[in-house]
Amino acid sequence: MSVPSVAPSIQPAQALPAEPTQASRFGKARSAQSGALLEDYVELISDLLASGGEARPTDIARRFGVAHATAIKTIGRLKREGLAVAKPYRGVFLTEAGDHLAARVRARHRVVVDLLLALGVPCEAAESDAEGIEHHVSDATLAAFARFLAQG
Amino acid sequence: MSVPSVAPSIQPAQALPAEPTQASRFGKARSAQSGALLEDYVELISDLLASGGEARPTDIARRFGVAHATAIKTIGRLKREGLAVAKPYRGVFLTEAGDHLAARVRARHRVVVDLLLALGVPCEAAESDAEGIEHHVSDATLAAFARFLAQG
DNA sequence: CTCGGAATGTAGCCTAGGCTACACTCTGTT
DNA sequence: AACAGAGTGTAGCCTAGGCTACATTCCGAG
Repeated sequence: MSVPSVAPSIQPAQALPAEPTQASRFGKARSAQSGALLEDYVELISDLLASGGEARPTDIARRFGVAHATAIKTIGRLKREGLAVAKPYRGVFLTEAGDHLAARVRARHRVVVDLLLALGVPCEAAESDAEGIEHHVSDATLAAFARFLAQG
Repeated sequence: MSVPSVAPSIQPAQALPAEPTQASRFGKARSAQSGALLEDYVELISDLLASGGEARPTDIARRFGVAHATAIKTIGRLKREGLAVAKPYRGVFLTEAGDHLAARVRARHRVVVDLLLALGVPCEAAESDAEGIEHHVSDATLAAFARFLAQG
C-alpha cells in the first residue's frame, strides 16, 4: 500500500542482498497494484461523504461496476488496514489515516491528469489512463510532474 | 491483455448499457493489470533470446525475483494465450504473436522512460515507475508522449 | 403495525499470482 | 558408465479480487 509518503517514513530499507536492481523494479510495480484498489476505494468514499454525506456499499459497488458483495469484501479489507470504519447497516466512514490517504490520492490524481492533458492527451484518454497510471507514480516522479506543470 | 493495438481490431464494443463512463474506467485500469505480467514476461523472454540465445525458466524467475515454480506457471499461461511455446526441459520461445507483442511493449517502454526523463524525473525513479506505468498507457496517450518527445 | 422490497451481509466458488515441498530430468564430472 | 547437483516440473496452499446465491435487516407504504 501507501501512496508516496510526503513525510519521511523510515522504511526498514530491505537492502539485504544489496543488488537486485533488476528484480526489485518488477516487484515494486507488482505490489503497487495491491493497494491501488484500496486507494481508489478510499478516494471514492471520501467523495461520497463529502458530497452526499453517505457512503453505502451499494453506491460504491455501482460506481466501480462490481457486485455489492465484492465492495463489501473490499470494505472489510479497508477496515483491517485501519483506513475505514463501518458498523453493519450504518454506512462506511474513513479513519484519519483514510482521510489523509484520500487527500494524497486525490492530489496525485489531479496532477497526473493535468500532466497528461498538458502533453496533449485527449481528455477522455487522460482520465481513463490516469486511473491506472497514478498508482505507479512515485514521490520523485510526482514532484517532477508538478514542476513541469508549474512551467517548464 | 493486449498492448495498444496498432491495427484496428474490431472489439465487440460492449456498449450495452450505454453510459457507465464512471465504472468502465476503473474496470479498464483493473483488467489492464491482468496482462501486465504477460507483457513483462514476453519482453524479458525476447531479451533473453536476443542476447544469450536461451530463455530458461530459472533465469526468468531470477530476473523477476520470484520462485521458479511461479515462473513456470506463468509460462504456462503464456502458452495458453498463444504467446509462447515450450517443450519440457527445452527452454521457452515466442510465437509470432509473442514477438510482435514484445516489440510493441519494448517500444512503449522506451517512450515512457524517455518521457519521464524529459520531464526531469531522476533516472532511477524513471526506470522504476515506468515499469508500472507503461501497462496503462493507451494508444492515444502513447502517441501524445511521442509527439511531445519529438519536440513540442 | 405490519409487510414487501431494497440494501446488507454471508458463504462458497473461481482465477491470477505468489510460495514451499517434493519428484523427476539432464548433464558434466569423475 | 554412473552419479551428484542444477534445472524442471508438479502438487498443494495462500491471498486478493471477482461472482452468484442465499439469508438477514431496514424502512417506507399502507
